[in-house]
Amino acid sequence: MAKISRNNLHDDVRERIKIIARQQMAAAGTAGISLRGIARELDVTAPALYRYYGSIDDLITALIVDAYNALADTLDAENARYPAGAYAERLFGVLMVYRAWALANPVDFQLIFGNPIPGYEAPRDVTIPAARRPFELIGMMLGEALAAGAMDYPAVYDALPDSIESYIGAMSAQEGYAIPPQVIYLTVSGWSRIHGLIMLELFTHTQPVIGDAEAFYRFEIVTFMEQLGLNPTAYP
Amino acid sequence: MAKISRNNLHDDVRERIKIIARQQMAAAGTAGISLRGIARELDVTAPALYRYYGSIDDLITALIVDAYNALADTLDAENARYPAGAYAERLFGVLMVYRAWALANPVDFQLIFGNPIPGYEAPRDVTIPAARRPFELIGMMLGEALAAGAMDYPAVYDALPDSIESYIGAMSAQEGYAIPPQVIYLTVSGWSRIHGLIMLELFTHTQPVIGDAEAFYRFEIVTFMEQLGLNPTAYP
DNA sequence: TGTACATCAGTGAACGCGCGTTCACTGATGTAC
DNA sequence: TGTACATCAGTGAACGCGCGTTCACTGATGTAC
Repeated sequence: MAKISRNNLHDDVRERIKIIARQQMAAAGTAGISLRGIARELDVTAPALYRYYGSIDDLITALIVDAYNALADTLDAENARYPAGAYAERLFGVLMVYRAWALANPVDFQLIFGNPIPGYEAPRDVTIPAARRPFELIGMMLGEALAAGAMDYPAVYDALPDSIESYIGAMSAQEGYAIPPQVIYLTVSGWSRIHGLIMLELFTHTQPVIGDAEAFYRFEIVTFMEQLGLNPTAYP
Repeated sequence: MAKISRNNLHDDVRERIKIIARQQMAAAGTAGISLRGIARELDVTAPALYRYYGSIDDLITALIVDAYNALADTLDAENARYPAGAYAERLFGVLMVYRAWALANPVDFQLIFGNPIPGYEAPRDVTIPAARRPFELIGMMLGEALAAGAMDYPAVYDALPDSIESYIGAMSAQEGYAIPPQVIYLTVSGWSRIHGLIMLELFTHTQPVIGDAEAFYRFEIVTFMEQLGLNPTAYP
């Protein structure tokens, strides 16, 4: 009992350190993270933090994994809101929530998808499984919609470049993905599109030209979905 | 004469400072820029640099303006390679060169389109005119292709959201753009797409899933152009 | 052509601040008998 | 229930390094008469 409570305290402090780290990054950029700054905010000396993270790189890794998981959890939660057959509504909802999460958590988004932090090298075996989650969710959604006949097969994808088709095939087999290569391609293609929209919006390149960035994002994904024959009966 | 040569020397050193700054950013990230580091490399004390730039922020601003202009110059040069009527070939070439520039100059690309540098605020009246150039070139190309009847008008754009159409109309009038709002929309839409592709490639998110990132980019823009009825007779 | 003066690049010391990490240690809390 | 011991969070000093900016200055170069 006592041991558990000490462990709980330890985990609590680990969490508090991450929370303060995120606040600091929000103020000074992802590269502005600093152990001493966190220690100051926690009213503790800097060496104390080494009880909780072996180094600042360990802390950054924890923040990155958390960010991927937080994004994936948010998408999963939205996904769970829809009945089994509502392919179009589900996809629309999840893509809208993807953007909303990025705008609500710009630092976490930059941490996983923006400029790398100088001097930091991510331990790929730790970050990659988390990084896969958001991507795989969208891939599964598209794969199920196609399998259920709810989505138009994009004819262009019959003529994918050989180098790409064979790579995806091999990668897909190795990872045990249950969706066809064309759907994986479509997932990366669509993901790139929302990624560009979100990145440009996040760094205020879109707004001066378009005005209403949310309407822009929405119109873009609706157009994209219509091309796939995925038409929600109603948009929220 | 003598005066001019002293001025030339001054400008030379300003250039050398920027070159070293870019090298340092390549090694330590855009946020890793430092006057003292540059001074060390130039074999000069740090205060000497204040003869050339009023502050580190002034230097960053110069680097940003240079980056926008270098990108725009590269696109202009490619643009100039095509005869007047070659709308499809021209667009394809320019979009390919856009990516090539980003990959060849990742630091400059991050500087203008990636995470902002903590503590630095761009003087918008200085950076914005340069920032407009790449965007306006692509907009002009699409506008001319449409005006010449070489491009299919995307029917979806007749139903742009009101908030966007009216904003673009007003912005366009104020800036004196000679292209219709739908073309501006199309430009931002297309720009977002190549931006997402390039950003994800630059930070190695694409390669593990797709394998051949260049073929991916190429296929994406060909598909995009085909939807606009812009079909090059031959791809380089 | 020679001299007095102005211009300006660069120095060196200093200010006041930041950082990650190691180390020997104190002192409180929890554990085992 | 009481005592000896182990665990572990946190301290404070130190190492060795970084940064932007100001300031009074030296000394070379170029200019004007």
